[in-house]
Amino acid sequence: MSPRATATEALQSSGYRLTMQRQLVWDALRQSKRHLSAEDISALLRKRHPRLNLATVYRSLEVLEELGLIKQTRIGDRGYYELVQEGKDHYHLVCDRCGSTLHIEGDHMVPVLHHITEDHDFMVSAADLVVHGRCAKCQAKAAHGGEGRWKARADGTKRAPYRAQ
Amino acid sequence: MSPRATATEALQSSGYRLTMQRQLVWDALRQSKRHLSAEDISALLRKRHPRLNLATVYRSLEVLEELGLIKQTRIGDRGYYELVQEGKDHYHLVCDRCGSTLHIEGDHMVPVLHHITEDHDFMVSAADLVVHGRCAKCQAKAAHGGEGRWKARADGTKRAPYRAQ
DNA sequence: GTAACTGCAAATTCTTTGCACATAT
DNA sequence: ATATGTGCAAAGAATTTGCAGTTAC
Repeated sequence: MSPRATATEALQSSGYRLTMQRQLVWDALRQSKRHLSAEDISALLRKRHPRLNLATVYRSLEVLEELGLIKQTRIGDRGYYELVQEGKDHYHLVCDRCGSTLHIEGDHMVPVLHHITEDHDFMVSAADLVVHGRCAKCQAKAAHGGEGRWKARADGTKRAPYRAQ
Repeated sequence: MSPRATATEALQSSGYRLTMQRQLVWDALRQSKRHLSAEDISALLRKRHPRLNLATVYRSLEVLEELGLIKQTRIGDRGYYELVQEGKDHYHLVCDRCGSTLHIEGDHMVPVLHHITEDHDFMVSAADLVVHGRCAKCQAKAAHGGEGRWKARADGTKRAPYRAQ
């Protein structure tokens, strides 16, 4: 079953309507190599679909998440979305200095989640691991004296480094 | 070295000033068994210190986090803060149905973080694992038909369950 | 004495919602 | 035909910031 079919069928069989907007949001995420924020998606789609509204993006994301097709990771004060891919563990390394994000694949988490389920009678639907620290580049730079620290923000946009006042 | 001394010394030796407000925020977190949001802390402290402002709480948290004394976990759209305790792994199980949060201790993450450091030349300062799913109570209830899904919110306050429209 | 800090109010940023119109089923 | 979904504008919630006055050093 292709991912494309997955979304279409999941929407239809669940009673949700299959709308252009939901398909566009899904496609944007499917075609992206990295996670996207609602604003990212809106910006991408605005090019070809200027009327597609940010609020609709949020509503579409909510539905897709509800269906378990995508998952949200919160980094800093924003949500980032990406496809749920069975058996593919995926987490994030956020550099608190430059704001860059690495996407890491691996199955390290499997035993952790196993324990959680066993020990706590908790039915896991999604695990979200965000690791903060310094990327290789910034470890090097740090030697020369710091130039501040970034708010966690996966795409490094806009927000200025903040100093310790 | 007691936690109390830790904060005092860390603040002083780093060039930050040792203010009443920073000590109060630190004490609030130290005395709490669970994580606290900025608003939680503000509410706690307001009782005895009505002038202590929410913005100051945020600024104090920023400093304490910068010094590595506390760490923030983002759940839903809020940040929650707790002490960093060496060697004590700590993560969160959030029930997406009722909004409750379980705090789990364990060292499951040690090997995961080890791999991260090894494989990616990334200097870890804090790891944040948030697991979403259904708590035991809600698994039982779910059989009788759902009554909606909550936005992740660790203390279950205020926000209404949201339906799939 | 002075740079750092706080309180307060206003601003920002991300996200949600109400409502009139549009559309998938 | 009609329940659902969308666009738009406005509201909400969490967090940040500018500034004048206060305080730790």
